[in-house]
Amino acid sequence: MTETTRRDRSRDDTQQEIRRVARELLVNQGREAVTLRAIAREMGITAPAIYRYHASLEDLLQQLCLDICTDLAAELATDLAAIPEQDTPAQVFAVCRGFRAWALRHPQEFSLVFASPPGRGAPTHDLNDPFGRIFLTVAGRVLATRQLAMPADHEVPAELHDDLAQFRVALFATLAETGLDLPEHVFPLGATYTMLRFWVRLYGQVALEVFGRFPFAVSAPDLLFESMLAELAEEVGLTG
Amino acid sequence: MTETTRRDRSRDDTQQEIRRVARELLVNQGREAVTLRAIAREMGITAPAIYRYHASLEDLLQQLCLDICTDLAAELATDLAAIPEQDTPAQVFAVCRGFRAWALRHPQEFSLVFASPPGRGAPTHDLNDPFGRIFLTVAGRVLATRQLAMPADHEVPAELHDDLAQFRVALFATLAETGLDLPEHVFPLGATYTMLRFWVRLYGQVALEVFGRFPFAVSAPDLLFESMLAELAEEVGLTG
DNA sequence: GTCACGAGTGAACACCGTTTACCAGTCCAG
DNA sequence: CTGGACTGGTAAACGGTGTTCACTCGTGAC
Repeated sequence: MTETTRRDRSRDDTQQEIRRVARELLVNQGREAVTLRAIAREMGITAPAIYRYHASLEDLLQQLCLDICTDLAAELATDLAAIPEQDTPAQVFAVCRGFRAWALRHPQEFSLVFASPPGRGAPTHDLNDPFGRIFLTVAGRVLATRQLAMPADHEVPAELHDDLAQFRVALFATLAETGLDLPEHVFPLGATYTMLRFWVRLYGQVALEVFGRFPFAVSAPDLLFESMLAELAEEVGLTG
Repeated sequence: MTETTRRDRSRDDTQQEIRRVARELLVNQGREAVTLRAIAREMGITAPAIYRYHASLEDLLQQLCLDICTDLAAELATDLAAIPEQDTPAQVFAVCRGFRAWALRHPQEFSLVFASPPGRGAPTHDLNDPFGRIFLTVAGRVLATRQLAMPADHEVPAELHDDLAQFRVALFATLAETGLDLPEHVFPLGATYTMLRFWVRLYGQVALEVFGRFPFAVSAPDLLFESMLAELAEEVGLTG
């Protein structure tokens, strides 16, 4: 049924080469250099040929973005595999550092995926993208194995309870898919609320660094990040 | 001396119209739509004419960023004017809420000024832009009038001391320009460090809301923001 | 052997930023 | 009052872009 004729294989090869060349251009010369004509030039074909494989440049860029996200997720996954399963704090650190490193290496992709006004181009960054899954999986592991510092349910603003509860449902679904079956008690509302706060600070730190919007020139951004990360970890009770 | 001949006035008018039209395009059709030819078209002139007023598109975009910051600052300034000078916590709240409200109302401007990779369009967001001044002025007032919760100098990572010290110098200069003359002791390194952390969280919260990148659908974003703001205020010792 | 199909081509269209040469006024000095 | 300098504008052009369309031409299937 799914036999690949020589024709199909050739098509897949071309498809793959387009993405490879596009990514090469992106990495080496920045997003502005990713141009249909440049890709075609590099491949020894003409620009309109690419339309046999992608509906538009925008389409290609999104595909590229997804490729990169997938690769990052894989990268993080192998990083995580090297960490003892019980050492959940180390896993959190690895994911956070990986996220930052990726963002700095791919500011355009970061910008596209995480800092674009909704309703245009930007793919919906829901929990289903590989990146988000890694994040949530680690969060799940942490909650399953450690007692975190989190506000009691009654301390969480009542108006947010519904949203947080819904988040918890989606979270459970995602975690179940990755094979993690957790008892419900490890996910009080405070846990999701804490995850939210964690994300706000991690995102803020990374975005400000990527966009160069700290209020002053930071000569040691690595250290600033590590400092923030340590503080954040301590605050959610991830240390000790 | 500074008499404006008819010629000068006409020049200023044109200058102003260029910026106005550029901004209109930005707001209505996004950053990609801000092009010299589109601006010229809208104005009934030709594109090269704009080069009499701006060295390049890049240059124009930077000017645009500055205009945007100026407007934001003016908005915040009128908000602040309605608050008693001694009530510095209320001023902080006003600036934070004003920043968020502005960002939600002007996502394109926010995106351009606060969430664009450097090196294209986005100017170095230093302390000299009007928005930064407002922020720092309020911070200065707070530090001058209240005892905040902040880490002692020796608790601030040593590697950041240089950057923070330099920030403090720039901060002093800015505050002096706005007529605030502060004793040096109100600005330990911990103070600038705390300001930095404050900015990270405020920015993260606002950007995530503007870009719709919270990990779940938030049905009551106002309350989420207020919750975050209250927590933040408490954390830096701004309440009570 | 024919025929459909699909990857690739070339020309064309409508844009873009930018440069250049030129033109028509205005202003001012002699 | 007149000639030159300056200034804001134009048209044309260059090299680049995404995209469309009519067209080949080799391949696979019948």
